[in-house]
Amino acid sequence: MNKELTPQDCIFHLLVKASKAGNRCWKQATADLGLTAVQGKVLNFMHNCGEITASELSKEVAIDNATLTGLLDRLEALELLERHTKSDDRRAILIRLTDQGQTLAEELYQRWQPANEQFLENFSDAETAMLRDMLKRF
Amino acid sequence: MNKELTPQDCIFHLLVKASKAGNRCWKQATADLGLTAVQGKVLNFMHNCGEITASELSKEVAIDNATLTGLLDRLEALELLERHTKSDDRRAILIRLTDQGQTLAEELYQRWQPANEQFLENFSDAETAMLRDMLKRF
DNA sequence: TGAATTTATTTTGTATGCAAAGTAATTTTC
DNA sequence: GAAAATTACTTTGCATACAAAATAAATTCA
Repeated sequence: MNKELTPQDCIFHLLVKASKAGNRCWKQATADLGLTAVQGKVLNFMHNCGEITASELSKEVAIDNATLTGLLDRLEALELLERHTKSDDRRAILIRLTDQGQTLAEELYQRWQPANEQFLENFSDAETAMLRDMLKRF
Repeated sequence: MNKELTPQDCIFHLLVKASKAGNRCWKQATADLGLTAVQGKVLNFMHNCGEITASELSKEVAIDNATLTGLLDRLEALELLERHTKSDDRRAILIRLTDQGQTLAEELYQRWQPANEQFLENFSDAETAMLRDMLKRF
């Protein structure tokens, strides 16, 4: 009765493959903006956040602090954001989008939902909702 | 009626987060074996494959050829596998596990299903089956 | 208050991930 | 049968991913 499972059914493998497919889709949807997929994701998350500390952002976008440091370096070099020391906690770094960064973030924000819809075009609304809910449970 | 979507609902983001969680789980389940999660995954896939060419393996494990080269270098340095030129196509590389590699691959193979079950412990069998099916559709 | 601990971020080192170019062998085409 | 195209793999270069150690500031506690 139970179908035999092979390593191709491994949930870890399936999740990695699906997330790679997702990256390709998102990358393609934003290819003209000159950013990597991860950079675009971070800007999209920041499109409406005013100022945010590096560790808050790290949690929000699920990117390790150590990884975020270099990522922010590159976005800062592109003049898309600025880093400032937080006045009441000099350990913390406040990140703020520049005007350029804000413009780009809004463009990215316009694109993420359509890109989701395209990526999920073979799924019904009910399936999509179920998939999102299941993924959030990990 | 439709719940408002935020970037936290972005399917690309949800897939990345879930796959990172999966990596941590698999990594932890094999932490004593001295391999990275990806190396363990490759050996698990190879546990029963005899010989396989690099490009076949690349497709099987969904790892880019360029990435696989370095990965195989490291596994070869650990004496877990050997590379041989394929006799009837000297472009192709045949990969074969060493005895050590085979032993390790079998140990990994013993662990992947239990690790899946643990990772999916909050999901019913029906949910698990649905999730696997949906992920395969990307 | 001052030492010990915790928190925020950066640095270092190694391992993917992947686009693009390079090399060598095989197949196709005319 | 030789040039052109394709295929298999490697190399290069840059961007994450993340563990572990380092730095510096804030907090806790005796």
